[in-house]
Amino acid sequence: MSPNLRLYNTLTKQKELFEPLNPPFVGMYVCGPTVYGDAHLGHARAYIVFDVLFRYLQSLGYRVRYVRNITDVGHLSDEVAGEGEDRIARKAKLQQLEPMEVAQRYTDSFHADMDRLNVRHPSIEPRASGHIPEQIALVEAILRGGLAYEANGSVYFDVLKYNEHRPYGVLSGRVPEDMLAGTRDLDGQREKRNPLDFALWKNAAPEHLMRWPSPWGVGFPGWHLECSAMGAKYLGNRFDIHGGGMDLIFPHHECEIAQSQAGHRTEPAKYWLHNNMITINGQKMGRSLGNFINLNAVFSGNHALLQQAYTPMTVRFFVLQAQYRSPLDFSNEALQSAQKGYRRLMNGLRIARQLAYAPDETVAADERNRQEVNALCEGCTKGMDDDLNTAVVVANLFNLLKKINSIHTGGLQAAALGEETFNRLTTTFITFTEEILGLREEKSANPDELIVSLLELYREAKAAKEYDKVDKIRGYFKTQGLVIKDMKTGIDWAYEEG
RNA sequence: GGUCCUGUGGCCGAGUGGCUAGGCAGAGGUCUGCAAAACCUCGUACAGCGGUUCGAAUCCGCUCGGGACCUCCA
Repeated sequence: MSPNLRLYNTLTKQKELFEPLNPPFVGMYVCGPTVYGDAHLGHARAYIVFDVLFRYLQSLGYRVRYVRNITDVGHLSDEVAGEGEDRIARKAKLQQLEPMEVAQRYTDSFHADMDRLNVRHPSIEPRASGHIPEQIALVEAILRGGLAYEANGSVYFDVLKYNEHRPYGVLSGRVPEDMLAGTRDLDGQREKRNPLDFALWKNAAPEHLMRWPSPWGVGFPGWHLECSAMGAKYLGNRFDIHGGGMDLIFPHHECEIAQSQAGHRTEPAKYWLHNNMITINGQKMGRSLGNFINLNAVFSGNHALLQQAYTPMTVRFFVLQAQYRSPLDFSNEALQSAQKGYRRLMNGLRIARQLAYAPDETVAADERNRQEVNALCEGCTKGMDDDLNTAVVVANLFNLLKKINSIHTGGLQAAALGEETFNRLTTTFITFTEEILGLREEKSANPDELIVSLLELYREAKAAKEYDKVDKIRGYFKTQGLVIKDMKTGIDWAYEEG
């Protein structure tokens, strides 16, 4: 376990040393997707970032329980229910899409996208719809504490009353009085005692499709409730890390803190982490703005803003080239450069795996390179420890890659580094690339054996100076997205970076 | 309007008081049948204007630009 991991805590607005409440255990909750649409680039960033945190904590030796929910109690409503005549036109129940059918479909596609992005499965992935009793119990607890009230079958959280004892707005830096000044009148506000109050339980209108019985009538849980209920159920009332996108800070996480405090008598999380948004042409990407790019569009290239398809690992690498709290702007140019960089790294991974240390008494020790390698290895850890600065990690990996390539092509002797440093070089490179950043090879269909035998033919043709044959083999490799590398030390192949 | 973030070389993107980030693109070189790959070298960037300081991209102020949240949102 690293005593040096520092994470930026939105609650305190500074980087803090990470000290789990109950080491070696770590409880981490991340707000999952609302499954009423396909996952887009923004989801990719959030879940890749927290996947890297999950991986890093594990690699440090912590026993992490990672909970990431599925929100499937959205506000799906039957659009035709309100229009009498159309309603009659419906013939059979089976012709209609069940709300759970919609949720299932998008849950499946979300999982498929995450798998392609090599995002590890969370330890528990609870669904809001499967935790209605827990949510009702939490509402009851808050009611008992006098910090909520019932109105027309709905239950609202009493923000001002809560604020008398505990400051509401600690996470987002808001003050209730200031917010009251700028509130607008939205429909459904009549029942609330105060515009800032938010729903814990909502009475279901007739056209609302998802509904459950409750002590207050038939309805559905409020928008923020599920996370409080499920986080507490699986991680305890107080746990280590709560994460999500920056856009969730207010109101979602702010309400969660208030609810949990009211219902569980403690602040839910010690560290609040928030990733920044992905922007397109400098503007936030979002469903409501209509400028979002779904992941399946990215992977297929089927979108007006995309000049080509980009592989899942290209996207992952693109995301990790930036620090998670910085905004990240999408562009074809940026993705294309990420694609090349990613492939370069993968070529290095293959080489690092096949390099073997060869002791050689005649090779003089190269102290300068040895020190450089050690500093670069430390740089990887330091980068991660400094609030998951994956951009710094990637920079260090590329510098390590130069050493690996130099050894591979004969410019640097492994023996000159000494066995210990050499092993550290290859191990660090492989571990950080694969295990921590979670980048893996996207293999082409070619069986490795075919490549090996073709390379043997290439070598023979070359020795015989049959250049027609040589060029032909090279041409074939190119059609497979591969290139042949001629080096003093031998012949090898690599992924074409272009 | 309120709260907050941000502006780095052709592009992306770290750094945040003095010491080469890195990737992509570009230039030159080594290697090579020609290439490719790889390696080496190169750009001397920090929105503008003031200020603090021996010294600022890095701190402070102002100006200009961009963005987020205040409503479901990763």
